[in-house]
Amino acid sequence: MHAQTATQLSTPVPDQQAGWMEGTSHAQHLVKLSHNEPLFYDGDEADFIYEVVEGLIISYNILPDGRRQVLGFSYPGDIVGLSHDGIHHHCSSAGGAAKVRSMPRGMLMRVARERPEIAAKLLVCATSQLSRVQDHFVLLGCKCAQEKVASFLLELAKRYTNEGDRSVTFELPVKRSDIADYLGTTIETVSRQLTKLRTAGVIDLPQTSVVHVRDMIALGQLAEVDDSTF
Amino acid sequence: MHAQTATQLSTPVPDQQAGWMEGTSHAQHLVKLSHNEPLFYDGDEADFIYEVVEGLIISYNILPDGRRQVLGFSYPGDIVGLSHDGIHHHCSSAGGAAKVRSMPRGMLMRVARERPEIAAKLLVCATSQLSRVQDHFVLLGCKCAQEKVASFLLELAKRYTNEGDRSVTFELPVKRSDIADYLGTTIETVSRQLTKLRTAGVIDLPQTSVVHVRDMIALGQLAEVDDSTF
DNA sequence: CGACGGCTTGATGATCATCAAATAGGGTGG
DNA sequence: CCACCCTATTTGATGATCATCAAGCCGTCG
Repeated sequence: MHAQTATQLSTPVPDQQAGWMEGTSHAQHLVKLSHNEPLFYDGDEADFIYEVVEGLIISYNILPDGRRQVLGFSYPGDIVGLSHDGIHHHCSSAGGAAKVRSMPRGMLMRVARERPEIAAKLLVCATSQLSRVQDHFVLLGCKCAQEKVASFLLELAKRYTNEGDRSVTFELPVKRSDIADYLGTTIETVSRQLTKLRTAGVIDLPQTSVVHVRDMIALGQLAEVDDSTF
Repeated sequence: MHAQTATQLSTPVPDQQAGWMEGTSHAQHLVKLSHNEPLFYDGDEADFIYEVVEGLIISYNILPDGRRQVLGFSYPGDIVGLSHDGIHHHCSSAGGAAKVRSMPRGMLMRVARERPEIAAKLLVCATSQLSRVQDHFVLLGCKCAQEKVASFLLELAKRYTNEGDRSVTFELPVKRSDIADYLGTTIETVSRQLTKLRTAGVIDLPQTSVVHVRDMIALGQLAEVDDSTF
């Protein structure tokens, strides 16, 4: 890794999990998505399972009156589209240009049946999604606006830092509205909390979509994480 | 089963999934739990996976300052304690007297390796938990107090009704504080919303822990579910 | 340059959390 | 069986947080 200047963006820590679906079959297909292009809708038949190859996938649910809850952001290496009953129970679409590797659900299930290690991988995928989901429950149900935004930044920051780093600079991968719908709040509140963090000297905002965390420790405290790594 | 009077409690619709872990091995153990007795804590090694046999298991996370988020309630037939990394990432304890069937995680994984249908069951468990979880995200992130409480009652009511039933009577399996922590609100708000629903004629509260839903349709509308079964 | 979308900032109000007190319910022991 | 106590729940009053409405700003792109 090369020397870092104050404002240089970090690159994400590589994900060892990436690419594991390769080699399971030749029936794969690389799908290119443009910004906001949907991968599937709520209620669609879950004929395919996807691995994010490039870019970002946003999963969300929408209430009849338009309120939206962003369920999560999926990065390269992540699996999207798992379903227990063959029906998708949420929408997923690209948050910018993206590529995904698709795999027929039926075929993957068949492969899983023959190769237990593939089944195990799928199970790990599902259960680790469950784990991450639990932290977000706490965020949505317990935390105040300040803690929500701090937690979100910390979550991102962790993707770019190694243990013990004091500061880091990275780009926000999504718009304010996506952040707001992810945190169960509004764009105005997100904006206000960001400026509050900037004023407090915890972060800098060189550009609207670039965050420089000056004090990871302080950010962790504001996020109210019980994580013992802090 | 005996005849039903107006105020008689319904019994839950039987769960076909129940008991599937039976017969996978002799290494099972039936654990009896008394009220509030913990099954495991956040951070414990996930040496066992459990199937609820009787009673109710409450899973939750707690922030350093005491705030609690109830992740979900597990009923007979449900699986508790799945983990992707061998560590529990939440606490689970009994909400009243309960029995669970425990099974060593390592052994279950070995069995899953030999018998793909068991692996598939586990995968279905995990992914269906993921599905339910998504609806709750919407509840926590988007819905107002009224909608939260209505959604909760509806969720319970569905366990006791068949498609098309107009009314149903059932017992609330948990205290107000558990409901509040599940819905990301407070006991006072839950109480107020319940009386509001009673005043509106949507429900009755013969006892503090017994709910009689008079109008499922109205309840569904108040819950803002996009569910097409209504 | 002008227009547009996204973001910030300000002002106001509603919802809901908090604090406080009264009531109901359930269980125990006399 | 009743009185009592402890906990859970309801109800009320108040205030803080945050959503909403509105306006101005910034960066981008045609």
